[in-house]
Amino acid sequence: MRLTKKGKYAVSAMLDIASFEDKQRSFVKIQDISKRQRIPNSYLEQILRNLRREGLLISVTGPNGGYRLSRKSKEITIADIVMSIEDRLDSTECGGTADCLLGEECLSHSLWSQLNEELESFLKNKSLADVLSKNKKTITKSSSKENNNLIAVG
Amino acid sequence: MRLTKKGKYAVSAMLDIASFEDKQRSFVKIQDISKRQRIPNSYLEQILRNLRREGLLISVTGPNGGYRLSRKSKEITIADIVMSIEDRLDSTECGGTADCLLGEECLSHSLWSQLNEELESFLKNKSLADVLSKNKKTITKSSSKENNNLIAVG
DNA sequence: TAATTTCTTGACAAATTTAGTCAAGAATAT
DNA sequence: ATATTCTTGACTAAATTTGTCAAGAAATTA
Repeated sequence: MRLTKKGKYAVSAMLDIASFEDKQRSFVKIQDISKRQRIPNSYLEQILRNLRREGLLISVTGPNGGYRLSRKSKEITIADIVMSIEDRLDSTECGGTADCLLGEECLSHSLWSQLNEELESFLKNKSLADVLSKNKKTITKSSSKENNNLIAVG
Repeated sequence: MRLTKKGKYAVSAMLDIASFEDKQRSFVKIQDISKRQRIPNSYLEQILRNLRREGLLISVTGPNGGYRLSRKSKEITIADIVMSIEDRLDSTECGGTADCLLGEECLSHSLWSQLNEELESFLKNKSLADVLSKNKKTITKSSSKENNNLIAVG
């Protein structure tokens, strides 16, 4: 299981673009996103490329060009984004077929399947709009608690 | 976010050991686990070493030696295991402190925090015993559905 | 048309992580 | 003593992630 920096960058970039949704006909430039979200410019190119290919973004070249969402921010889920980017979904042995141990189902198979479902439904139920609106409310300089996350997301 | 093969191996090994819980005073050998779960022997050594250090296993050297659980299988959670093994919890930028963008909280921060919590509570609520008992019931040659998992766990 | 802006593409390279190996040693039982 | 089994640390290879770069194409404006 794996959710990398690349995936996180993708989500940040999409949120950035989504936050300009209201401004009609305005396109957001790679450079600007790169600066605001602190994502290496050329890496970001690569990432937006994927998101465009998957139909999540629309792009226009030339002056005043850039990117904007292909659908409303309410209609793009975090799962959509992550799935576009993280192609390395590492489904070796157990991957869905349940024949992990040469035909036998390994002891932990159903555990991982459930975990997958859990994650999937979580990410499918969050739209860009959801995340943005939650953000506006939570400016409470949130908990500076210890970082003892089980699985942290850089 | 990252849950690697190593972590998966660890869980499989623990489940294997747990399945011998009833047999009093019996210790499970690395070699046997390695064969049954198809985990490279020397890699497994390294993994069990960690699990022992974290107090999840008890070991005995010499003939008839091996490993057994330090607590009842009901009292060891999958989270315990994963946390012992996956030290690479990759908490770079955002890691808990919420100052991802040089002091500012990045747009996706709360999203990832929530995801962490979600995963964590899932894994904390599953004991080895839980997984084993579920396994006994579900010998229904489970769904051979497509592998379109969002985040697969090899 | 020329110049400028901005995305597009593919190939490449460095850094990091994961996965796995090995050999020498220590502990225990018979 | 000897055989068995864990213990340790250091090492290596493969894979993945994280980038970089340069040449090009499309659109706008003058």
